[in-house]
Amino acid sequence: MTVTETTDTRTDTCAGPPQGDRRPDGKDKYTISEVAALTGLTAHTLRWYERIGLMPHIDRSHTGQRRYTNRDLDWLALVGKLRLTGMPVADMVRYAELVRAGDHTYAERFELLKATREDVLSRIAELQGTLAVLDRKISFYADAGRALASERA
Amino acid sequence: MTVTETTDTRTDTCAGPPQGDRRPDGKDKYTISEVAALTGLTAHTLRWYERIGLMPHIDRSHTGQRRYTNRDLDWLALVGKLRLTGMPVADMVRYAELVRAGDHTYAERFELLKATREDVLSRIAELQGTLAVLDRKISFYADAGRALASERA
DNA sequence: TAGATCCTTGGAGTGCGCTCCAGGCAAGCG
DNA sequence: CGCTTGCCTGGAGCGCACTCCAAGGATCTA
Repeated sequence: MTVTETTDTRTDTCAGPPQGDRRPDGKDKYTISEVAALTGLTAHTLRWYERIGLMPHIDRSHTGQRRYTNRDLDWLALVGKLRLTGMPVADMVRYAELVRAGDHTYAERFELLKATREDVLSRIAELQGTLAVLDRKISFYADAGRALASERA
Repeated sequence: MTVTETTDTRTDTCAGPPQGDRRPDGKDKYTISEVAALTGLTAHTLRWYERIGLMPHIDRSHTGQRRYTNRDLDWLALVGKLRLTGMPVADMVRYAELVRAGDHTYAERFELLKATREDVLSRIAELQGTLAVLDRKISFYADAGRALASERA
């Protein structure tokens, strides 16, 4: 059995700013600059991702130019999400290697994802702690502003 | 009027792991290595923070060694929180400069904090989006694991 | 066919946030 | 007294994640 994993971003119920994935549909071949425009990464970075092993094999045109597929864009979308969590690139490369290695790495990928999930949860908690600190400071300054205003009155 | 801003960490209702601020109370003079132990920063980093203007003036002993006060620790606690948000050190230096400049920078500090707050909120939203992606992948792998298991059965 | 634009490569360079080093001073201890 | 430990300084070095360069080939528009 081979279960093909595709991050089908069309079913993404991703909250937040809708900067998501405006791909001309029906298309499945993109030049590097098109991918750069779609992902917000530079062409340099895309080539660099490939060099360090973060990308699967990318198709080439008959003259050797890269032709990215929708699946490559799906992968880049996942990489983008992981990047937001602060995951080091080396760890993402590790995950990419597991995917390339085949089905027998499912368990390891599963563990890696769960660990990442825990990581994200604790980052969220950290940020909420910071938010509390900021809110206290903000109300301090709001009060101070009012005190200064009444002094001027 | 001068309103003295002190981040009174004793009233911090900061959620999360209780790694917070175990200061021997009654004390108000700390060597650099004590501060390193309390904050988790290295002595190198503490001196570097000072060099780049991220710290207020730090007292010195009669032989020229740094003596940090509880207020310095409060400041470092705030810096630590801001660091967690991914705020660039340069921006924190900017905030430190505003604090040093005096009361007339209240409005600007207020704006800076509010902007930071918005930033933190959007980072939390980003992370929650990522969490959703991770959860979908994790359940994909959980299902795949079950499929593989039943195949073996 | 000319010229502009886009793509290719390996390797060098950049900015950030530390991190460490060398060389030296000061205090505590047997 | 010598030894260890802790601290001081300016400046160099490091790891990460890009970011760019030079030189050349491919493709498109007029």
